[in-house]
Amino acid sequence: MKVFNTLTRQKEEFKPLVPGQISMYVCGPTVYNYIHIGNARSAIAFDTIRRYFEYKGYQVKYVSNFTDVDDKMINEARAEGTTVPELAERYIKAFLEDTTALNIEPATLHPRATHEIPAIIDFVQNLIDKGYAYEVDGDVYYRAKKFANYGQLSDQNIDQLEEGASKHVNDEEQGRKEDPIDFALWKGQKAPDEIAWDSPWGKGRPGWHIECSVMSTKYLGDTFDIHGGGQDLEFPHHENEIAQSEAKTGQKFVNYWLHNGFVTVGKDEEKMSKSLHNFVTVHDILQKVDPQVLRFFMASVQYRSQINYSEENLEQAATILNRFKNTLEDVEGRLSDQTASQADPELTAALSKTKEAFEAAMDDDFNVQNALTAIYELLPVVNSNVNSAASDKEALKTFVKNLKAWLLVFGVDAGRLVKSESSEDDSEIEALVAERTKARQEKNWARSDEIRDQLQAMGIVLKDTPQGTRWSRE
RNA sequence: GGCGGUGUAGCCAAGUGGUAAGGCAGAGGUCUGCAAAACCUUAAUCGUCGGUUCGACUCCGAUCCCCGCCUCCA
Repeated sequence: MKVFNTLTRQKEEFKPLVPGQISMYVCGPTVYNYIHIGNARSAIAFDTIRRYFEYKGYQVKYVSNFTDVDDKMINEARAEGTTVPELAERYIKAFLEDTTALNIEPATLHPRATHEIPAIIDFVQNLIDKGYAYEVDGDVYYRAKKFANYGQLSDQNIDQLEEGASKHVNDEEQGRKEDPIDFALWKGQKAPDEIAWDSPWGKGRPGWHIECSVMSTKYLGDTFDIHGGGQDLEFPHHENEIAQSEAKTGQKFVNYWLHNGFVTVGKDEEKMSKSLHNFVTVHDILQKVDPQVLRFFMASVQYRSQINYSEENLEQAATILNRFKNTLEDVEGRLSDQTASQADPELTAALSKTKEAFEAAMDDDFNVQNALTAIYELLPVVNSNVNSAASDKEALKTFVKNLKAWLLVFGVDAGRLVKSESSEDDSEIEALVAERTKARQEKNWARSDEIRDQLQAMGIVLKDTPQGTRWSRE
């Protein structure tokens, strides 16, 4: 299979370090608020990728961090009159709730910056010892120009970076650095009430970039397969991770860099961000949108493409999920009726063709659009078989099995889709359906329609088929 | 200014040097007592201007629009 590697800006044949196993690290959120749909997009993009690897039979070790200390955390905690650890606890919990609702698999490991302070200090000290870092008044900075390949990931030219940097100089900090493009590995404590840990350079806390280098190499090794994150992290975050990690280990840090596209909002399709005040949290959306719909919508856009978040696009996703639901229900109905099975070579052929097309599409840098197209083209073949006098029950069973596996790659739980859990009013519904069937036999259409309306008001949808009337919940 | 992405029917969205997949919505039809669901039929010459070619949406050049990164950010 092929993946688009940001490092080389082209699709490359994917080969894991260890056959059958994949190590991947994905930058997680800073936990100072509910996650927004941009965070969700990243989590969903890489969860979908992970699930496809698992579909293919790979064993995936998936590490994703929580940034639980940094300026934003400190500011927010201050604003709320609480502590950084309390803030972190609260929003990590919220993160897990939201991602569970979106059917995102928990990471194999969810390390946290504040739980790795000794390892971070060792890492920084190692960089100082090697001459890649220097201490100034309790801060430690990375000497970017010392790292020969600085800028390789984002194709940035160091000289031009300096120009850019000079426009945004944070005067005070810049004064301490040897060079404007140097970045902080360790930040000295600025105020007595600021959260801090003891270090060889005095009290302080880790810089943002260092935690990812430390945690990824600690849990996945000096070199690992895949590192993911949003496009906005390419520079400087990932650039800096490479510089830190490779300077320390002398090994190639990551073989494949994958970056997901943004979520845009509104008619102007602006990037969603806090500073533009147009961000939407998952927590809020899920008050009114079915989590499966949001999940499917975001998973159905290729990870590198931009997603425009809009009501209309969500509705389209909901419509498609509804088609899957209807087909699954109809198939289940046929599988449980008493008619004889009859082989349908066309359906059998379509099934294997779809499987092939689905996998070929996903093997091509996770081309989810083409993978879905393959499934869409299969539906009419299946539905036609379902509607025929004698269906191919063996083939339909295979279809259900395959569809479930395919939908799971997108994070959609087919079982939840058709959720036919029984409830206390089941017997009442059955009775009404039976009464309606009797009324229909007597051609009492008025009564028949009355019952249907009554059921509809209860959220029950009826389907009259040659094999009898079936009902399901909306 | 540097780097990168994007522009295909109302919307979402594939794709290739040889005459534009698929989905949604819309329209028509079939099935149905009527519905629902399903099935069938149905629409674009691919931002603009040049060039290469027997032939380009796909290659080259120019140009325009939009979006992002270069500063915290998924």
